[in-house]
Amino acid sequence: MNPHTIEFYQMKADLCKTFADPKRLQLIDVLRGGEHSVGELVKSLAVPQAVVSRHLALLRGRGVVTTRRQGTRVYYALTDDAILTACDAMQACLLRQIERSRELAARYAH
Amino acid sequence: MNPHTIEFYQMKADLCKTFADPKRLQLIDVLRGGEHSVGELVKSLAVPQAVVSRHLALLRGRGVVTTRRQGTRVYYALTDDAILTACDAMQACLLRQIERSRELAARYAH
DNA sequence: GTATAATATACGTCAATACGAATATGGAGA
DNA sequence: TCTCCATATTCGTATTGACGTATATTATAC
Repeated sequence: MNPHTIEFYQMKADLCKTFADPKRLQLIDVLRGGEHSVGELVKSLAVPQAVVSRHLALLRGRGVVTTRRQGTRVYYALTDDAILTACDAMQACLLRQIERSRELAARYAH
Repeated sequence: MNPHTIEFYQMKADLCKTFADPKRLQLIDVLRGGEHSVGELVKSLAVPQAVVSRHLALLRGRGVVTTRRQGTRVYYALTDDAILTACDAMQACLLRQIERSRELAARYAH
């Protein structure tokens, strides 16, 4: 798979879109600690159950999480640690940006 | 800055949105090799100049690229190597997904 | 100042997506 | 089978974001 084709850039963009929502990022962060049922995730995020289910469905559709059914509950888990690595890299990038804007603000404060 | 606040997740999501477009990812990849003028980027991507300018404006607004003017030309460069690290991590994540779906397909082929 | 080259922006339109509210599915137990 | 709990989906709506086309800005050269 050549990473310089339009298709590949499109796939990469789609993966970024998957992470481009605060609630989904929060879900991923909770799942960092291991698998959780939908009910637990609803409690963690404090948003309506339908909202959580929809985001989970999207994450599953993109292959970011997998599910395991146990009775009436469905447990979600991250598919791969590479997801966390990517999220962490994104966060490092953000922290650098914040740092830069801090420096900039300090420079103009004088 | 506490990374578990809604604001922080929102900022992170906004950064992901910045990368969530194939043309912007392509621009970032071209800029990996050093600064380029808008005209050069237009040639590299083979899309209308207005499209490139708009994407560059967005990238600049999010602090992903910086500009340097020389005559009538404007040269764009990546602000930070952390951006490349993040993109690479995202790509690694994608490659793993592709690998997994390959395995899955192979399993069902028998 | 005027013309020209390089870049940026405005406007209208279309597709994608997130939400709230309501409803549907699916499994477990009486 | 009926009911209940957990989860998923549908529907209508509002927002966002990307594009094409056209036009505006900016700097240089004459």
